[in-house]
Amino acid sequence: MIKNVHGNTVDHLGEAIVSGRYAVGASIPPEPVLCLELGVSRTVIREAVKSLIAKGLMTTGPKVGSRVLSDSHWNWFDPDVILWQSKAGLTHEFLRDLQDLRRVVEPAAMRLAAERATEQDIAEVEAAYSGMKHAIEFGGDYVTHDLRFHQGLLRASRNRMLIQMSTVLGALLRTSFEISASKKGGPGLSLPLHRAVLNAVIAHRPDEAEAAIKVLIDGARVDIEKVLASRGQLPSLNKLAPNLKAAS
Amino acid sequence: MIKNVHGNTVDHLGEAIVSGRYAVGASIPPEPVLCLELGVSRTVIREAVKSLIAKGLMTTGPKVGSRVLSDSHWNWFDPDVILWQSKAGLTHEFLRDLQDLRRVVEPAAMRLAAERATEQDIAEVEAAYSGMKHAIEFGGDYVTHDLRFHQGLLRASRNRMLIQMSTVLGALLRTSFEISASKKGGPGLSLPLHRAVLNAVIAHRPDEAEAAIKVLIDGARVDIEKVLASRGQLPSLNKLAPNLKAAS
DNA sequence: AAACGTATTATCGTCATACCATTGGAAAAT
DNA sequence: ATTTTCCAATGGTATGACGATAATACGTTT
Repeated sequence: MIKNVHGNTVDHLGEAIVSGRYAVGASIPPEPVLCLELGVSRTVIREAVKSLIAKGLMTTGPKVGSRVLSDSHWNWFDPDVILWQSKAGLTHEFLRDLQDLRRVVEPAAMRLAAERATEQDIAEVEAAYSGMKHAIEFGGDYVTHDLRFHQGLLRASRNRMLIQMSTVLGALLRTSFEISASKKGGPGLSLPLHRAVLNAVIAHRPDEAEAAIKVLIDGARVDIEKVLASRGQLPSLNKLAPNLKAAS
Repeated sequence: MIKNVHGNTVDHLGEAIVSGRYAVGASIPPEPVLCLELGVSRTVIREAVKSLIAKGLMTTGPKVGSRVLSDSHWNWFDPDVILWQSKAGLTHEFLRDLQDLRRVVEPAAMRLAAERATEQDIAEVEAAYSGMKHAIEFGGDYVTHDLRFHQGLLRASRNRMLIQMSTVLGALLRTSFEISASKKGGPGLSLPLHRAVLNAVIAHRPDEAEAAIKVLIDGARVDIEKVLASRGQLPSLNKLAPNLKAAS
């Protein structure tokens, strides 16, 4: 998992910020200090900081140092930010925000997908569905295919902003799966629900597609809320989902 | 409008990419060449490129150079990207995507706002409303207050991801205003519609709030679609909205 | 004593140079 | 024709120097 010096540095600092190791509003150590701590040159530190600034995590200025911005400034649709937050542990707020988002975005996206999906969009989603089915019958990686299923449908909405949400929604889907997998029926029950969504999209029936995805979402919602109510701090997705690809 | 060397360089390159002056998939000039063209040191070029990479506009690699990524990779919720796109001229696709997004997000956000808005949230929106009213009666800057109105309500949804969309939706609101302002009744007609939304939120009536905002959105929708059908290329928002603040 | 202006200084911003690392493509060998 | 080898273009990293800025401390004036 050894990338390059820059990427590692960005990850290191990004994780530290998102996880709260550097408090909001506080200054992170000056550049020379970070050079010693991380064992890299000032060049790398500076370029890493620029990347974090671009993602809305911090600001800098002479004499003032590099200050951590409040999470209302983070770029919550940035894959790296989502990755860092997932690794740091999913907080209640984060899951609640994600849940809101999913209930808003996915139904609407399914409507659009039912109107705009191309042959190729459908083909990709079908492939993902086959993967899910196969994973259930013969064992295998269900989550990956489940994600591809949902991301494929998002992409079929043909809206760049909606598509971009697939990354952040992915974090919720993983959590949702982790929970439902530890239950009785697990994936087996949700498979026909997925099929219903896909069929509605193929048939170009927006209303049906929206209704079908809502059933799916509500199923996940109650599970997650049960967990939200019980546990105080939620687990990191580190072990189960290390297959997140980071940029740069 | 002179910021700093880094910010200027990022803007220059970002605009060039978003406006299509550097074609997608193509390589931008090598670092030494850019140094000469822009008259800055390689340090600045590199840090600027890192910022653009962080926003999903490009990738780099030895020998391969710095390549422009397709717009499906861009961070469409990044304020800078939105700014650059607005300055480059609003394309049909961009406006369509924004329109989809608004119709999805704002109604849902109004529901949440009606449930979660705090006293202070309301106060801010009220202030914005007063500003709008004042601008109509005595003349003045209507758009700014209109934006603050909508952003305030987004913020009242208390959802970080929804809140972040206020930046991108702002681009649509500006366009929408520009069009409606050039018409007969103009802002005067929409003022009571805004009032209705705010009242519903204050009264904690999600259904009413959602219905009210939909009226507002539909009004803007028909206007924009009329323009979308007529003009081929839409104007940049450069002159009317230079008051966008960019990061870094 | 309080308010204001000035100097200090910590820290980031920019520049310049050198060398390393990676990789695509050309050249050479099979 | 295919594979292998090598080279060179380009970004990646390191280092050192100096400029620019703004928070802090200090001194002057009222």
